[in-house]
Amino acid sequence: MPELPDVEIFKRYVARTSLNKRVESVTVRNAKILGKVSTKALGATVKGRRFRAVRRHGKYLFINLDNSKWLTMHFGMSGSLHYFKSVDEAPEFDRLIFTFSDGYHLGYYSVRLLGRVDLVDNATQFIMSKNLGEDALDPKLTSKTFEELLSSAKGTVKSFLMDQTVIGGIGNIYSDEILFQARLHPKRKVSGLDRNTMDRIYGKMRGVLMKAIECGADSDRLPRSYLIPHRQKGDHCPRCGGPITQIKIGGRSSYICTQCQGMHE
DNA sequence: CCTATAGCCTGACGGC
DNA sequence: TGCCGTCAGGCTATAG
Repeated sequence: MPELPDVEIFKRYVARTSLNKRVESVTVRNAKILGKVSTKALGATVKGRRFRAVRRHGKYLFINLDNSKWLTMHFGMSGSLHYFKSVDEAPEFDRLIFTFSDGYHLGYYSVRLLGRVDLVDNATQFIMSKNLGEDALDPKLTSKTFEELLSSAKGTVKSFLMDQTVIGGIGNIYSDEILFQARLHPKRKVSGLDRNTMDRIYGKMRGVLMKAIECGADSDRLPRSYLIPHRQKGDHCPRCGGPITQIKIGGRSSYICTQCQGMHE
């Protein structure tokens, strides 16, 4: 689930539950979810420290410790966070558990082990080193900047929206939603888009992501007019009633309404 | 340099 | 019921 809206909800969750708490211990149940940092080094650096601040950039979550180091979290395809009182409540797939001095815990959940937790000196430097683009909801990403990015890009609109080195935070699900609302076929090439269309994509991008956050990144709470609640074979377009069809782009599934989303505007 | 494709992992689900 | 193939909201390394 973790695209920008989901990670934003995780960020608020950490802020609400775990901020300013002192870490008593760190339990690594499966070291595969660790990046460069070792279990030992993680424990040594985090133990005794407090969670001072939490930030998000694209699909990454950053937790600032009171020794100025940063925890980085990426959730892969199946990650989330859980806060709980008794360790008996820890879900089976919580691969990493922080225990705070008040006895509560924060668990990093990752069924498929595709997510990563790491430790870095500087979050901004980390973002630079990963070559991540501007966060999709950052005010610095204006419609003008967006147009410039779009104008210098190649390939399809879908790959443009999902390219984390161009814009951070949009994945397979939300790119489908944005293109559905902008009435564009995901295989539409970015070259030759007129200014109106570019602005429409930009507006839908912001609108969809903000709405999703407002709904707690819970697909059940999204408006019925959204594609996401209908994103399955055999379902119907909430706008025109036409069939929702699945197509493959670069090995991944895209869901579209062929009646609403033509190749040409 | 770039775009396109396997590979990483495990669990859920549908078809036989 | 049980097995097997396929698929799942992502990223990275590697091939061409």
